[in-house]
Amino acid sequence: MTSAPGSPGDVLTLISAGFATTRSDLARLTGLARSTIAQRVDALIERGLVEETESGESTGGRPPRQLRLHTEQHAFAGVDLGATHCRITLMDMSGEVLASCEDQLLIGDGPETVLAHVDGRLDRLLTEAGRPRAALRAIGMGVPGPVEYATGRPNNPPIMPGWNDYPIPEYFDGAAVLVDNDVNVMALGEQRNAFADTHHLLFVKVGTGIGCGIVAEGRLHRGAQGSAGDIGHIRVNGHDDAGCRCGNSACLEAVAGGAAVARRLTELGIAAETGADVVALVQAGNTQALRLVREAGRLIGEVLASLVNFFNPEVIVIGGALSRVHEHLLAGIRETVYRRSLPLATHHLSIVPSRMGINAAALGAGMLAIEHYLSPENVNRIVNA
Amino acid sequence: MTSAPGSPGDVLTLISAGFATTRSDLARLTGLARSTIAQRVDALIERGLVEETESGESTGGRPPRQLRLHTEQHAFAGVDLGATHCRITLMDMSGEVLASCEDQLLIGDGPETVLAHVDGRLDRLLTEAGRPRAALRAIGMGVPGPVEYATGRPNNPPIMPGWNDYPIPEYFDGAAVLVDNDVNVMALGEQRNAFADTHHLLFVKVGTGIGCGIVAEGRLHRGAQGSAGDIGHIRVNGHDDAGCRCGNSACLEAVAGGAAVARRLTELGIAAETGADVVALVQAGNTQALRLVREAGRLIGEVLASLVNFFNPEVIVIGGALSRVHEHLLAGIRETVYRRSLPLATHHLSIVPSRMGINAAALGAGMLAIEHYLSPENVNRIVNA
DNA sequence: CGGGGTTTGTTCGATTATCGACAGAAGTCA
DNA sequence: TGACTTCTGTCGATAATCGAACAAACCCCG
Repeated sequence: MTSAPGSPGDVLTLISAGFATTRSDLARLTGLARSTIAQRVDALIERGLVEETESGESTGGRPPRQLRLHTEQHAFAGVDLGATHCRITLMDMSGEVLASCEDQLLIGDGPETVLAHVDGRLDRLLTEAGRPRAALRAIGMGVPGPVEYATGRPNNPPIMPGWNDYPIPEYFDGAAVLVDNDVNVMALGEQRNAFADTHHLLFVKVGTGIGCGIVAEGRLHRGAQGSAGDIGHIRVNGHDDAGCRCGNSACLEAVAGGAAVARRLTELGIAAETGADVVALVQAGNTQALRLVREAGRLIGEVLASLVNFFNPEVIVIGGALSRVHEHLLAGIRETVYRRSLPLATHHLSIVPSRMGINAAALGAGMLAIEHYLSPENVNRIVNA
Repeated sequence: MTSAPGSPGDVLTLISAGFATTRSDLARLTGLARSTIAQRVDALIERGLVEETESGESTGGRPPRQLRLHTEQHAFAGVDLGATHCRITLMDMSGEVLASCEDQLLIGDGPETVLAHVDGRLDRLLTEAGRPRAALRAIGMGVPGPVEYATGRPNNPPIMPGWNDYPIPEYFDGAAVLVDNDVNVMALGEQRNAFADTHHLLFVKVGTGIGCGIVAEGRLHRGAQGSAGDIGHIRVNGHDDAGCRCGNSACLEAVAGGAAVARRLTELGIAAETGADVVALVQAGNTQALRLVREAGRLIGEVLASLVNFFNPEVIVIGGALSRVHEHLLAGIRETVYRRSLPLATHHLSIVPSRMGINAAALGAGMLAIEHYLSPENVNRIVNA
């Protein structure tokens, strides 16, 4: 909205963001004449982007006709690809979930296999939601590795054999495809759905590894090479003996990731292999597991304390497999962050468990798709077409 | 430029950014008709924002008339307030320096005294540059403490007694006043003047304390409370004995700041009090001082290694008093960062000494002022007035 | 129940902004 | 020198926007 805050795209942005629900609102917010707004809205309605609902309540005069996104015609998909799973959520333009599915799927099977599976599931979900394939406008996708966002190509992903430089968007016809790192879309999912008026947010995923998605000024920060948020290999104090798969030692995820906690439990004679095992042990009341999770929280907290000073977020959301036992993890994190960060930065800082849970990634990927489609540039293109 | 990339403000942005130097360029870049562009340019010329210079070189036909910012009519000031100094640079609209000055001045004397000094110096510099006071459009100011940028009020600054919550902008009439933390304006000064096509940059100031300015997507990142970049109190490994003025121990600036290095030299029997003393010793070839500076670089490098993984910058600029002996400081920093950060993040990372040196802050503050004045919104306001 | 006041939606001529074609200006090139 | 190219300014045609006027829908109140 640099200069002419009244193009059809800007009008739609005001509606979709909830700033305006009536033509009067739009006229007031944009400064345009009512007649102009009416024409803009008509165009948006004609293109199937906006619909009128029943009249709103009067404020003393004729009640305004409410406007909102037309949610019947279009569909958007959020795809969450993990190492061993695939979750897809089909959404309407307002972000409401129409249908979703979840499958075990090995990302290591390679792009053709995995994307064929996704494509099939998309068809099934669309049928389930009663919308034709052509209604699918955009697909957002989170993948477990670094991605060059502009092109949608994975960038030397360590756990995605066969995917390096694979042009994912080209696999799908007729829909825009946005591909990003899974932690980024999780961050977006939390921010957009649960922390809408938080503009600076960190999402920390504690699973087998540890990663972080960064929302700055309401937008994802991807960094110069798209590798921002890779906090799993930040060094932590006094653990030089812990070797990491990256070749260094004392990496955060080598001492506080799910796999690392499991290994330590095993060393104590308690069988555990994965983060899920650790969660199960904690839930069963195993005190050693509980202690180690809390200790992992402290280590993560040390790193986060640095990042709080540096980045000054309002909210840190903790997600990932280990966050299922978040009371203990959070206790350790909070303890350290509030001790080690500066008061000015921590005064208004909340550290909270994930609210979207297992759905964060698919929802965030879907938001990526919807926001791409509803961007003023794209809307203007649609309206002028 | 969301929708109508052709308002006078957008046109001026294209000119000031150097993307367009002729009417033809503007027509091509904005997609507007040449006649429309001509009218826009006329308006900008009439308002004294743009001027025509001698014809450019022909590309086979009539040579285009070159356009550029009109630099005669306006003036902008960049003010760098430190604990014990005040530097002011008067600039024209293109960022060219018209005049500058430097004085010893104690920030602790309080806002009235200090700002009166600044005001007087502004008058003198304007006279020197041959411009009336009314030509001064905007003032950018960097101060040594946290600031609420939106209001220009210092926020509990530790070394600015009497300044807390003081409304600095209200002191100056007739000019917009933008106040920010000194490290932020230094970062901006480096990025705009020396690293124009670097969109993600960190500026690290190593002086008595240690701070960091963050440029993300070409804009300053200030964080939720405006305290982003406060890396001086990040904990470093194995120095729990080093107490910091903040109350914690093992803070980066308590072990690697100029004061800390000086103290260690004193402990070794070599008299040193400030960062300047350390610099002098290094320049005199004192090997202990040299060793300690390099060691300080390693400690700073440890922190920066984390931040590189997290933020993924393209360039890290090292400035501040200690950077005068930057060979040794940088050697330590580079050594650690390239060892501890991930290859994807370090592959295209440069760690370089400050290019703007002592002028970075005043220049950056001036850029803050100029960019505020040349923002599309403000230019449209001027043109439509 | 039926005016007066208020807010919203619609229509339509007036105004304004933008476009596109044209002509002139100022250079290059053969 | 004349053909060609590129840039600039002019001007009528076209399109977008505005604003006033009116109709519609609701509230309030007598």
